[in-house]
Amino acid sequence: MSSDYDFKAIEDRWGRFWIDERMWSAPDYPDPAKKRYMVTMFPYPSGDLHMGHVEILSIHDTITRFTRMQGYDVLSPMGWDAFGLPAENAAIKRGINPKTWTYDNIAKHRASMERLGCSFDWDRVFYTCDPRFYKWNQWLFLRLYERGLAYKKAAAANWCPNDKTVLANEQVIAGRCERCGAEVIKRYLEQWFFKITDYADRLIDDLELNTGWTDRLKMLQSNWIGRSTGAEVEFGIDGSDERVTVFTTRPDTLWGATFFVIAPEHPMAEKLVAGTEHEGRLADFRQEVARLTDIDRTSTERPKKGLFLGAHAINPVNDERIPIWVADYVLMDYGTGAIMAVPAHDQRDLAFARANDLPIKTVIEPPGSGSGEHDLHEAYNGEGVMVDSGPFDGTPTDESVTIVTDWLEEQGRGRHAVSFRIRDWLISRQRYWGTPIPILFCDSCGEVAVPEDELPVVLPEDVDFNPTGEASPLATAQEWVNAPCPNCGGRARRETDTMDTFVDSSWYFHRYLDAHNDKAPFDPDRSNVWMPIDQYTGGITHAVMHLIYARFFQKVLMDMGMVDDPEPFPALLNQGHVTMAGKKMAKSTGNIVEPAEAFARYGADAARLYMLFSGPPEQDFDWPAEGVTSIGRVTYPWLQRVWRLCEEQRDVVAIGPLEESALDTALRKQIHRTIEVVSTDYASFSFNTAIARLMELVNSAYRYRAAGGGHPGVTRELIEALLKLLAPMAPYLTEEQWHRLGHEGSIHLEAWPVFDEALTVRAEVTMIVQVNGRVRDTLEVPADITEAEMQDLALASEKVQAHTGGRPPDRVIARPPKLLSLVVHP
RNA sequence: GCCCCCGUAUCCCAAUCGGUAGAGGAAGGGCACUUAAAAUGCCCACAGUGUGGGUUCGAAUCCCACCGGGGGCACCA
Repeated sequence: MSSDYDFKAIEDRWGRFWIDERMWSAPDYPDPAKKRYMVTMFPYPSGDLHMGHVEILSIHDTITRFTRMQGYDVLSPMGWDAFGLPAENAAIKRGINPKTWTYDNIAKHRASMERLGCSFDWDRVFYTCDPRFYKWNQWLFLRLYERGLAYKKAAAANWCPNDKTVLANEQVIAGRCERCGAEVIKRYLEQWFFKITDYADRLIDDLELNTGWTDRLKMLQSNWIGRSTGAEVEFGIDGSDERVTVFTTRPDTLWGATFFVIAPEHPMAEKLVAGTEHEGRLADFRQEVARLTDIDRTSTERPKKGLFLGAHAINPVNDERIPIWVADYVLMDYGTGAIMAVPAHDQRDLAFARANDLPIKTVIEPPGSGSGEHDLHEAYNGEGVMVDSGPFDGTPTDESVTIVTDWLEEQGRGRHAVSFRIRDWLISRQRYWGTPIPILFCDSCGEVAVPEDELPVVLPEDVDFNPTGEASPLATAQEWVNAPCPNCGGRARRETDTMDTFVDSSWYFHRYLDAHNDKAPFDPDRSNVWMPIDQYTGGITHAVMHLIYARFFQKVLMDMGMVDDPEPFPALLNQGHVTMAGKKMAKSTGNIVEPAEAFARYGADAARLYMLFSGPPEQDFDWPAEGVTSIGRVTYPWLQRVWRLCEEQRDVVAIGPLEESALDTALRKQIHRTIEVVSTDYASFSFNTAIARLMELVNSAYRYRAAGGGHPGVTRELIEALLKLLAPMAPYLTEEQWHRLGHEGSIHLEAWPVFDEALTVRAEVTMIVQVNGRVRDTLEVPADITEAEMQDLALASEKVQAHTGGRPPDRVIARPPKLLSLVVHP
């Protein structure tokens, strides 16, 4: 008896079964040779899932199930990145407790994930807002603090006036808040930092260990870290014992320095003008610069502004006196905050020199040009030889940097140096819903770490979520804030900032491996057996945020002896976004489609398949204007077609083998070719083409039947292969049909099908004959044809002769067995 | 301003090494079944690969320029 495709009943039955049987539970200590740790970036629970999540989860779960069927010990965990601003905003706007709001959303997320058929090991689930998790954020913070990698300093920080918190550099996109898009302003505040700059070299050098990353992503990170090598050079101040150090990548242009520029915020600026007529002007200038947003300050149209400070620096290479200026184009937080200006060989210095009538002196001669003065239209920053540079005249650029720097070192005037674009990671947030920073400020002892046995510092409940000014909401929890000093027992106040939520995501993948540990964040033995992550999936949005921070943490953990691997995720698939009308689908913009309707109308398998069929995973996918209906036009009807095929053929399948006809053999060949191709499609994440191949196979199966085919053995082989090949993408339908075939166990624990090579090789192929580059004939030939046979066949062809005019070819290019190209000069 | 990716049929997308431009799907047309329709099954058509050059026996694929779309970086000394 055949029945209809009742996806709802099937999903209920098998969804329950998989969970009851704990089918996806992974061992704590897998066989190291067979382990596969598959992780997808854990989500922030801002409501229900949307189709963007559905795509990510479908891709991840499909890879996971495919890997499992290949016989590996697979671990695919899930948790929630549950701290963050939206929970707090809900509290402010609607008076809902952030914890209630968050846990409600997690419940929705989890229900949708289970309905989608995700094969997660739920035994390991955690929420980062749970004190049992964030206790270990605090513990790790203290370890970093002990190692000098966590420190507090006053600095000009990026302040989002809308979210009322500071942001890390990585969270500022083109001068705007990465979350809300508000224009970021600078505020001078005391903030906590992690010293990621100490790891800058290793973060660049170890990129090459990530063999499963795209070059594009590696380049994004490498650019963000921005290593440049050069020299630090010390300049004296005329009439003073003070020195100012500059960083330059071109110490070979030192002789061309005609002025000296320091950042307006540079402490030396104040010293130089103290008590002079320039003092007031500097103060005015600083205010003017401070008023600028980063967007204004970095605008290329805006002319560079500066101010002469009335003082002079002494160039250490020739003792020349050059004027000291402050200018807005020199940044306090890059290099040393001071530069030597070489207008002949730096475009910015040239523009500034022109605007302020400062001298220009050429010291690098481009190859092939005569000596003498040049009409400078633009600065020359290419290679050449040094001129007007004292003892170094004639030195070519490829060696000059090293030679000059070595010489500076001998003279004690400079040294080799490396400078990075990346800044230390600012982790303080003036928000409530995050991990409290475990530090106290004691009236007599100063900054004191919370002792380990007092962790966790639990978030207080009684707070004003919407405080005025720039203080954290935690400052309003008076009872919580005041605590005794662990050192002296005197009065102390707690740190009221919380941690950036990227701290949580920097190490969460270790926690899955030991999720219930209450003595440590994780046991190194447990972590090391599963780590590193064999396949990580997630959006490219995190290229310079999560993916850099987590690599930094991994290296710190390695230095602490807690992990063995220098890189946490050497293989990474960056899937594209689901967009609507070109804009990324995201809760924050209200631009979302939830999966509930798709599940209700077409079922989870159809929804999964639809997302996988939409194109290559790396590519963005624009959600169709007609909405979920398109699932009902594409993958849902096809699943019904698969279902009918299985139902209608089940009786045939039960009978024993008969003799195989040519029709049967042809189908068997296609089955095995499909196994071959679909397997490689899965391995290269080409799910859209894998589905197309399976559609082809199903089309052939229907034609086979229409042509009178019905061999029981072949039919069974067809259906079992089809179900197995489809199982990772459509887990429910395949499980149901697998059992309907009479199997006891789950199809998802079956071995991946193997193709028979004897059936995939082709005996005959189509040979193309080209004459002067144009196809003139096609012939069916044996696959093992020789070049000579090809040529004989081709020359015997009337169609070919019509184009060669019977003349012997001047040239023959043979690519057996498929192509023969003849060249005949007219 | 600099760098990277992408432009294939009406649409979404395929096309190992450069080797017959088309696998799959949508929409479209037709046939069968039906009193009719839906559903189902079968069949059909459609582009010469954004534009212009170049290399090659042969280019969607490699090179150059331009156009269009997307992304990254943007005073980094």
